[in-house]
Amino acid sequence: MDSPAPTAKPVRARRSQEQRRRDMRHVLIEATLDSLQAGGYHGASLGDILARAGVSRGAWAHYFDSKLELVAAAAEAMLQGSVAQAADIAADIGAGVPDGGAPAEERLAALLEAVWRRFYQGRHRDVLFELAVACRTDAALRARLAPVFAELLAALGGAWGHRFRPRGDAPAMDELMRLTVYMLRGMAMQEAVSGGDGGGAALRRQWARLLAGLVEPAP
Amino acid sequence: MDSPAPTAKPVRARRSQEQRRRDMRHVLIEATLDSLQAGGYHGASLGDILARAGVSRGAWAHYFDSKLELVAAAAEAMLQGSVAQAADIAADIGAGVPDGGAPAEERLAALLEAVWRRFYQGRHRDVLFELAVACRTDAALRARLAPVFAELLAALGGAWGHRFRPRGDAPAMDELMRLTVYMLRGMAMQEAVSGGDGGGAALRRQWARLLAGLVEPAP
DNA sequence: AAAAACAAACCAATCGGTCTGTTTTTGCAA
DNA sequence: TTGCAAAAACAGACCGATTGGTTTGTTTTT
Repeated sequence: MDSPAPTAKPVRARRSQEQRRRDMRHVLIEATLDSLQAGGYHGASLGDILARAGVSRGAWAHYFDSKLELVAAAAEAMLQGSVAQAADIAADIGAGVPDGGAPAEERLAALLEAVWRRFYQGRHRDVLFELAVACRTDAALRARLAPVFAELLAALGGAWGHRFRPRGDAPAMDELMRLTVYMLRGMAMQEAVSGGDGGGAALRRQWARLLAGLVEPAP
Repeated sequence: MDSPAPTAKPVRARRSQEQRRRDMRHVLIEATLDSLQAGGYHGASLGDILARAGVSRGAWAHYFDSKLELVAAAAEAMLQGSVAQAADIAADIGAGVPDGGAPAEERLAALLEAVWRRFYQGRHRDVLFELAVACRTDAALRARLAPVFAELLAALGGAWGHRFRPRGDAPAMDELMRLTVYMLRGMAMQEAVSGGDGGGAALRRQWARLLAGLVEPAP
C-alpha cells in the first residue's frame, strides 16, 4: 500500500541518537510543565509526568538523575524561553510606533498587555507560581532557579526601562517598573486562583493611564 | 514537696471535655499553620503536623475526618482572624488622627504599613500563598476557602474604601484598592521567595505618595 | 457504667528511585 | 557495502520509605 520501506515491521523512523536525546528531553520537559500546570507542584508526580510523556521509568532515569533535576530543567527551559520573549517584546514596542507617534499612554498600555499575555497568563503563569511557591520551602530548587528568575526579571526590565524616564518628581524608573511587575503579579495570582477574568483588563488600562502621567519617552 | 494533689501520679489538671475539645482543636490548627509555613503545602504531612502538635493519630481522627478538613479548618481560623484584624486597622487609622490633622499621604502610608505588617508578613503571608496556590489545583479546598478569601478581601476594602474618595478624574476607589492589594501581594511574594527585604518599604512609601495625589479624605 | 477522649499498631496506596534485561544506533573491520 | 560487537536508548519489574486513613484497645470525663 503506502509502505515504501522494505520492512513490514511497525513503521518506526530511524533517528540518530542525538535526535533521540533532543526529542526525549523535550517530551519529558513539556510533560513536566503540563503536569505542573494541571496538578500543581505536589501533584506533579513522576508517575503522572511519565504517563503524560508516554515514557518509561527506565528511559527517564537514563536522562535525569532525580525528579528535582527534571523539574529544574523544565523550569530553566521555560524561564529561558521567557527571557528571549522579553527581548521580542522590547523590539515590538520599540518598532511599530514612530518616535512620538502614539501618545505615551497607548504605548504603555500596549506594553502592559504584551507583558501580561506572555508572562501572566496560561501555563507560563501557573507554572511560575507553582515553582515560586515551591522555591520558598525547597532550598535545592531555589538554588537552581534563583539565577534564572533574576535573569528573567532583568530581561523584563530591559524591555522598557530605558524607553521611558520619570517625569518631574515621579518615582525612579526602577521603582515604577517594580510597582508594575508586582501589580501584574498580584493580579495574575488573583485570576489563577479565582478562575476567570475579574476585570483585570480595565485595571491594567487604568494603571497605564496613571503611568503615562508619570513618565515620558526617553530621548 | 509542692504536690498538693492527693495523687502522686503525673500532675495532670482535670479539664472538662469542652475545654479538651477547644484545646485540641487549637493545638492541631496551630501546628497545621506552622507546618504549612515551614514545609509548604506538600510538606505539611499528617506526620509532621501531629509531631508538631504532640498529638496522636487517633486523637486527630477523633476530631477531623480527613486531612482536607484539618487544613480547611486551619485556613478558616486564620482567615477569619484576619477579617477581625482588618476591622481593627480601620479603627486605628480612623482614630488617632483628628479630621484633617495629618496630610493624606501620611495617613495612607500608615494604612499601607499596617496592612502590610498584618497580612503580608510572617506566617500569615506564607500560609496565604501556600493555600492560594494549592486552591488552584484542588477543587475541594478551593470550594471550602473561596468564601473566606472573598470575605477577607471585602473586609480589607472596608478598612479604608470609605475613608477616602478619588480626586478629579482618578480611577474609582474600588480600582485603586485593587491596584494596591495586588501590588502588596506581588511584593509579598517577592519577599517570600527571595528571602529578605528588597527595598519594599521605600516602594510602599512611593505608592502612598502617588495615592495621596489621587484621593482625598471622604467627607 | 456509658461515653467521650486519646494512644498506637496497622493497612493499602503511592512516592521517588534502582535494577535487570531488551531494542536500537553506532563505529569499525572485513 | 556488510557483519558485528560495544554503547547508547529504552522498557518495566521491583524496592524501601512515606503517605492518608482505619482499627483496636486504654484512659479520662460524665
